[in-house]
Amino acid sequence: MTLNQLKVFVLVVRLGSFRAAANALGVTEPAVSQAITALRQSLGDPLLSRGNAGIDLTPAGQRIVGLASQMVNLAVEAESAVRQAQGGPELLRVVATATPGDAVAPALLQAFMLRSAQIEATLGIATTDELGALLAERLTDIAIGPRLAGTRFPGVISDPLMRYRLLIIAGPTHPLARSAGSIRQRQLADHDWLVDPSGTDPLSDVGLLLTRLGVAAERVNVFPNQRMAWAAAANGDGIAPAVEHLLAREERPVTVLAVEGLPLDLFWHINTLAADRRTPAVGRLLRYLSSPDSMQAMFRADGRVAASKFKPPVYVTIWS
Amino acid sequence: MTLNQLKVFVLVVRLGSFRAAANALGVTEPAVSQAITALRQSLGDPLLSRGNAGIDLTPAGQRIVGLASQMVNLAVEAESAVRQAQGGPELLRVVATATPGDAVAPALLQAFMLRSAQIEATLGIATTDELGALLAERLTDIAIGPRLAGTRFPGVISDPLMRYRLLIIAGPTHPLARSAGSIRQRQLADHDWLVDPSGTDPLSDVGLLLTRLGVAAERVNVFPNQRMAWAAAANGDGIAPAVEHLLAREERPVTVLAVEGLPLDLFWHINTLAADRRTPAVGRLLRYLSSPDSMQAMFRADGRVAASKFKPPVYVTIWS
DNA sequence: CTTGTCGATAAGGATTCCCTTATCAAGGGT
DNA sequence: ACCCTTGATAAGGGAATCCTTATCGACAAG
Repeated sequence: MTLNQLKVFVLVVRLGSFRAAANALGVTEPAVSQAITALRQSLGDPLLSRGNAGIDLTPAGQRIVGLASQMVNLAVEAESAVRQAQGGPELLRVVATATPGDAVAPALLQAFMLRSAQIEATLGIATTDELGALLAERLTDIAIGPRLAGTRFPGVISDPLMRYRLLIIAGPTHPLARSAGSIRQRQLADHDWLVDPSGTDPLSDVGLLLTRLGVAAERVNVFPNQRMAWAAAANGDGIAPAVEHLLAREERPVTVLAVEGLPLDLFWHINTLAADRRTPAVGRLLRYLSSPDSMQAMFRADGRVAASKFKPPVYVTIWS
Repeated sequence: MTLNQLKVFVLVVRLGSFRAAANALGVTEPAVSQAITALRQSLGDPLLSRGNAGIDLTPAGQRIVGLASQMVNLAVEAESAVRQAQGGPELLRVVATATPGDAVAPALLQAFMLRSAQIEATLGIATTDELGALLAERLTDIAIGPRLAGTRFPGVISDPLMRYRLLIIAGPTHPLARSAGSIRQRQLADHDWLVDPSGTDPLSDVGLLLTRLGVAAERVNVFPNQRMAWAAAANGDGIAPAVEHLLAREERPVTVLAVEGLPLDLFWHINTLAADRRTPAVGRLLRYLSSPDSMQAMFRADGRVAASKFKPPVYVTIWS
């Protein structure tokens, strides 16, 4: 029974599949499978089996998962306790979904680090699916994305981070850009889409939109970030979802499509553990968020923060 | 940071020295030293240093020790939870100091296992020093020996197990056996002593007696158990401490010395964790102890229980 | 029936863990 | 000054851990 094995086990249970856990941990699936096998062997119980709705826990597995979670949590706590006792910089691990992680989180963290001395931040990108589990297992301190509170993660608290408007753009030469009048939503499924990685995250706002419109996977082209998707859109390669206030900084000419029901008014939330389970740095960031300074930083964001600001950057998920 | 390393660390802190921890774990001192070194390296902090009164904890070490203890405890709890969920036999780990561990614990456990189905017991021998730490770290469920409650182990509860009388015997041919009248205690220091391993445990009743009488270490001969020490005494090799009610079963003729202030009225205690941290089996054993059945078993004890009843026997300490 | 997906498993390799014996350096005690 | 205890360290070996790539069987959806 290793702490690592326990961490893997808990993550498998929380995410409901071996592959999801492997992704979240940045390893291959057999690595997870073997860790579970080793844990099974050392405890003498199958712990979990493949059921219809994801994963079924054996009675022993059910009892273990809470204990295992506590142990993993304590391990993280121990490490941060040592760091703090040494007067070292506090560690703030932030994970975000693709769009806010690319657009606003870097600027926000950079501004926060300027105001708060002795903070070392890391930023990772994960799918919506993973946010809750990462938070619950203290693999991250803060998860930026959709609202998680009220879902199956009880200990999580969600606060609105910022409001944003999601709309759809195309290059000036694109047929839809030149059509007069309002565009029906169902027309959009027949075009090529140019999206950032959240297009492959079915629970993200963009992913939900694509699903609702019935866009086929073949029509979705994934770019490393929204700016590159927009560049392709400006080139006339297709249509792209865009965050309104980020669009203002775009230099290349694009047209906002007048689609019925758009733009969408949406929120990014900042998800943390309950106050008594937070690190001090998290509390400070939350307080900082209520300052006008932080709002400016986020709106000014152009995603051009040097990657070296966040070392080591923990890219939780390898987008596939 | 390994669970094993954490266990070693906590034991070092609780016992106050590397060697003591090594003994309690049944390994050599470098093994402990290396485990600590590895933990130090992985946490980036010395954690503890050698101070005047045993061991000094660094600030980081102070914060870690509680967390580490919790993790070790949870690990044990997890294992027993699995065992219980599987309907397997409950595990009852008992540690005792040498004299009760040899004389009454085997008979008591044997009788208890007869009454309670589905209990698997292991019996180990440790020094008085180690009992509290072993209990606090859940390396054992029950510690039989002196009263521990009220010492530096707060979570420990002590109940009197049985009263016994400690006296001193010699062979019929021994000079002291043939002297008429009362013997002064200070005379005893000048004779050879034949003791069971608790003679090397300075905090055991026998050890305390030897210290109080000022017996030199060279005069103390250690035997594997009291019966063998008595046999040597019957042979005229020296004098030996003895538990009165066990003496009744001795076949070879020995003489009880009429020493002033003896026999000593003493107690063996049964030490456990508080009720909410006990395993169910411990509670059942404690209830069993209030039955007349258990008292009979202990008084009838002659130490002749087949060792195979307690497999694997965990001999915590290697007597040196 | 084919196609994915999911988990288990094999094989191989790098690393870490854990234990041993033997030897050192530093302090404390008498 | 000497001895003795204590913890650190070296050297060596066996086992476990953890990761990879490749393959296999089971099973549900098309």
